[in-house]
Amino acid sequence: MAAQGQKAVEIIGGGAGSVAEASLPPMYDMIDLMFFAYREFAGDADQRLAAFGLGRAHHRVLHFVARQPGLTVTELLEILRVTKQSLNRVLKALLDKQFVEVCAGIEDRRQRRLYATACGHALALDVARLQSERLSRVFGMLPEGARQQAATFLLAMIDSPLRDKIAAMTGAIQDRGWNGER
Amino acid sequence: MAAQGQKAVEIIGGGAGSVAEASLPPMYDMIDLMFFAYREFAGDADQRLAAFGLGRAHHRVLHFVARQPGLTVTELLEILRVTKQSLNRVLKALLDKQFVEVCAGIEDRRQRRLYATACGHALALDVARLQSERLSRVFGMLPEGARQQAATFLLAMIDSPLRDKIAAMTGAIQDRGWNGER
DNA sequence: TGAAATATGTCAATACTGCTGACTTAAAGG
DNA sequence: CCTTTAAGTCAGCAGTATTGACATATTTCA
Repeated sequence: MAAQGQKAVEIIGGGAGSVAEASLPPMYDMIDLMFFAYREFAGDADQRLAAFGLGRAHHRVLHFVARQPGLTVTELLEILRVTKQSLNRVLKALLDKQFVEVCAGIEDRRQRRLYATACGHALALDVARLQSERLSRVFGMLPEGARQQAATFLLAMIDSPLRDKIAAMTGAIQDRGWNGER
Repeated sequence: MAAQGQKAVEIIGGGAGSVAEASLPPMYDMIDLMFFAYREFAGDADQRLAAFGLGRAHHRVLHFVARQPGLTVTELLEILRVTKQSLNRVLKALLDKQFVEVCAGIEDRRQRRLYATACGHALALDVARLQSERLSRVFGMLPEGARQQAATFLLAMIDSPLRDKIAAMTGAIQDRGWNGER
């Protein structure tokens, strides 16, 4: 990377357009809140998974395999947006510990379709419940409709066309609150 | 860690209480959305910072130093919840590249108070604007009040007493929409 | 049938971010 | 003077990610 080791003083003059352009004041409150809220949320899972020698990467794999049984490796790579080398290491650990199992594809036998085992489902569900408990506490102290509003906000944070895929997967877009409908 | 290397089959019988307990169905939609939304949001910053050879850890430090000039190292450690060894590596890089500078504390000269340089502020602002643009697009397509609702949701996701500190810092709790007030 | 494309796995090297433990320096404060 | 506190440093380790190169099995197509 060309800019490695570059000093600050060397770059303040260049590219003035992007930095000095007049624009809205940054939403510092939202930026801070996204950081802290996500850390708390993900921390719930980290804690539970660490008891099995599994990290955050293992959790993500287990979560999506449990959610979508029969997922292929390529599909999982697209969802997680990691390289197959990265995926393979964590997937191998999940196979070793028997939280995930594979089955050759029926139509295309090159594919290795992924399934959570009974234990894998149990663990994934356990973590999902822990995270859902936090969400329940949250929506319990918020007004009616807060869950739908939060889902709509989070979905809108995702760029298309990924948004459309996720909307289809989660069923999160429920024809209310979208596009200024009020 | 005692459970390291443990096989799934060895643990399905034990601890049945925590896994088998009857409870609400997990909010899979919210769990998925938190993952994807945060990845998109943080990805904006990653991309911009990578041009300067800086990673996500550097961004977090720069962000909070720019937000709270004169922050001490101890205060920063508490905000980020990392060890001083972890912090020191990224902080040293920011000092080397002259995005951050230090000044001995006036009252307590052991303290090294941290300040963003002009370049540091420019970079922090640049990234904050990029993230704010995403947020603007989001709130532009959502109904009136969506920003306040989102801030309230995110704040509620954080456990007390951290929540109270952050609420004070961001001013995010604006006496509306809290605790079923409707 | 044989070549190309695809799905997957693997080895090696590297980078970033986090951790623990042990030790040091400098300053504050009783 | 002695203890505590704020901060920095060195060494080692772990988890997660990357790129590049190569191997294997299978499908697809000319």
